[in-house]
Amino acid sequence: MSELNFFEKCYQVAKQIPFGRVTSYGAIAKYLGTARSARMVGWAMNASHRNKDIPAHRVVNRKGLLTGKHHFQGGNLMQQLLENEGVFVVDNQIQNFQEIFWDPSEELQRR
DNA sequence: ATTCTGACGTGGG
DNA sequence: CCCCACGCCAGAA
Repeated sequence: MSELNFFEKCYQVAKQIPFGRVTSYGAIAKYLGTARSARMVGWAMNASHRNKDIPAHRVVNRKGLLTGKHHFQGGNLMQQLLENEGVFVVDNQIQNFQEIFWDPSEELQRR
């Protein structure tokens, strides 16, 4: 229930991001109810890489920019993963970001 | 306990 | 469109 830690909540939402779709930290934060703490989502994602298999590459900032790319292995692993899903990325910027954007608060019903 | 940081967001200029 | 400053809160040192 709501007893889940903030980190686990972020993981639950991230796992439900559809293939080829992306979302923003703020969208997840808003869905979790901590809209003012969008940063915390990113922080949780940082820890996710060592906890469970979380598609953190599908989570970007509101600009659709791969801000966390630097935290992935190599230098462009995040972009590679996105392109592998059919997401076009140029200069760390998702092209059709608004089109493939997936808002948990809108498309995903409660959890 | 205090202090700083950070994969962000919003607002104002 | 871009750039700057502030808020926000959990975790690490």
